[in-house]
Amino acid sequence: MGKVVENRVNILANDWFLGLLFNAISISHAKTWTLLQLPSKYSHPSPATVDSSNSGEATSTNGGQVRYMDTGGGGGPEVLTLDTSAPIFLSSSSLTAGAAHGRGVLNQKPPSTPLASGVEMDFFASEKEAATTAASENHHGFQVKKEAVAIQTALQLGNARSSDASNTVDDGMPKEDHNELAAIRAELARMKEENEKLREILSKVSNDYKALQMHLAALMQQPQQFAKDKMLPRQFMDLAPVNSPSNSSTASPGRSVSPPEVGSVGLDPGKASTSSDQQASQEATFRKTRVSVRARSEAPMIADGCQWRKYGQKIAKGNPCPRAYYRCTMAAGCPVRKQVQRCAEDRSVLVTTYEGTHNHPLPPPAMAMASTTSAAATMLLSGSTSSADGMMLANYLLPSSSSMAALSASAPFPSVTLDLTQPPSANPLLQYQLRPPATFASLFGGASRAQYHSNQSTFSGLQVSPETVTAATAAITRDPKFTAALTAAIKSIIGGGQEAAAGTADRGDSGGNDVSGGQK
DNA sequence: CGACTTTGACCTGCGC
DNA sequence: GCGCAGGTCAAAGTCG
Repeated sequence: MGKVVENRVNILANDWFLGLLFNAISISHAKTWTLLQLPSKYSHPSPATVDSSNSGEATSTNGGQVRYMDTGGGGGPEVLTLDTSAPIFLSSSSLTAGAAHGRGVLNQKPPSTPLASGVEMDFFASEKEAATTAASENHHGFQVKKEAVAIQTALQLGNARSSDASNTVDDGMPKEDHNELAAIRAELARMKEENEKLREILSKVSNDYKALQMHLAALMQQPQQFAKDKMLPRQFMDLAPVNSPSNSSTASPGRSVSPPEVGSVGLDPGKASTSSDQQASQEATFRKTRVSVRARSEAPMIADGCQWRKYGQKIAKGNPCPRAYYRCTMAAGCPVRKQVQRCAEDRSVLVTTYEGTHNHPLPPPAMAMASTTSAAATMLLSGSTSSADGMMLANYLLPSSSSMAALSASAPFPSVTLDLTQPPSANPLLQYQLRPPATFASLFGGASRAQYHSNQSTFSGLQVSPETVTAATAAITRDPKFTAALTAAIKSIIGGGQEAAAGTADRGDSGGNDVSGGQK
């Protein structure tokens, strides 16, 4: 691994928005990011101890920064630094206002480009260098970065000039500079105000999170009652917490499972009321739910953070592309299996189908998608209930049609398909829905392991432009339902286990099949 | 030499 | 009962 190339990027954002930023960056870059460092206030393990083999070297500690290293792409590793230590915050509306409503700092030209440039030369050469590097290399493809530097420069200029003005009041500063300074201060005040709003949102979501946590703790003490109340077949309980004894059976579905009546699995409200259907629902306990993920990828297998061993391959009828069978090897006896097959109609589309529940903790990267697919699977059955969670997930996963996520009533097993091949712009919320767990796990202290890989392969084929990401972020942050959606996402995390996500994980690593436990 | 992949054989369920 | 298809097993081959 070559020398570490550090393109220092100062993005002044609060912790909350850092998550969105990183989300967007991860998606748009289609890179594998390893978390090197969290702000010290999160009290996570030393990043220097994590993934040193990949990162090559650990970066120095800095309490106000979140640092990631790209370890997946070609060329030298790249360090992404998100700075939370600065007192000036970019608010969500500022950052995304261009897509949201046509205004805002980062989508405007810097308040005074010549002025900012001059100051960069004088006081912020490093930032300018960073911006220049980014612009010249066009490496990140994330325009916010460069502009953020400019804004930071401009704002810091305002502060600098402000303090400087105390010594040289009205002596020689050009009038236009005064005007610009006033504009900058006004913008700063507005940003602070927006930041306050964000803090309020964060506070509310945090409270919701705590409430859900407490609720879950209570429910976990009465699992049977929980399943009954929520009208969730037990198999979907299995999709949430790990180490569930109910899913210990690893018998192949084709052998041990009777033909399911998928249509009865909570998809029709009218059917869920009779006792016979409830009985059918209980029988569904023993069925296996499948979550399929369709994504464009040239790789033979999408990366989902888990380790897999191939145990078979078949040519399935109706598709000349072979179907590969994998089982999870992260822990002995893990029943999770997945099938990978290219779509017959479009061979650039990789269809990955997950089945079963992990019986072991998952790393944060796997947790992210595990909770997403788990939520999707939960949605599959909760769609018939009045569960706000289920409806919410349905709204966000199935915003307008079944093109993005489809429930299958014809498949031999209850299944839900997340179609990641659709244009993300059609549903920016879905795009977000697919990634929040890792973000919030990281930012809210859930990342007990200081390692994070973005879902490289899964999203590499999504053709997500930075503009789309920005628009998605804008939609998310200004959406009044965002908190509710976030609650659902967080709940899916909770449901997926605090220390280990459960259910399915649609992140495989083609190079990760390196776990012992062979068949010999 | 251990771990992993490949691949043909085998098992099971299901429809006719 | 038979054939088909999906899924799994396990010996052989490959790789580092």
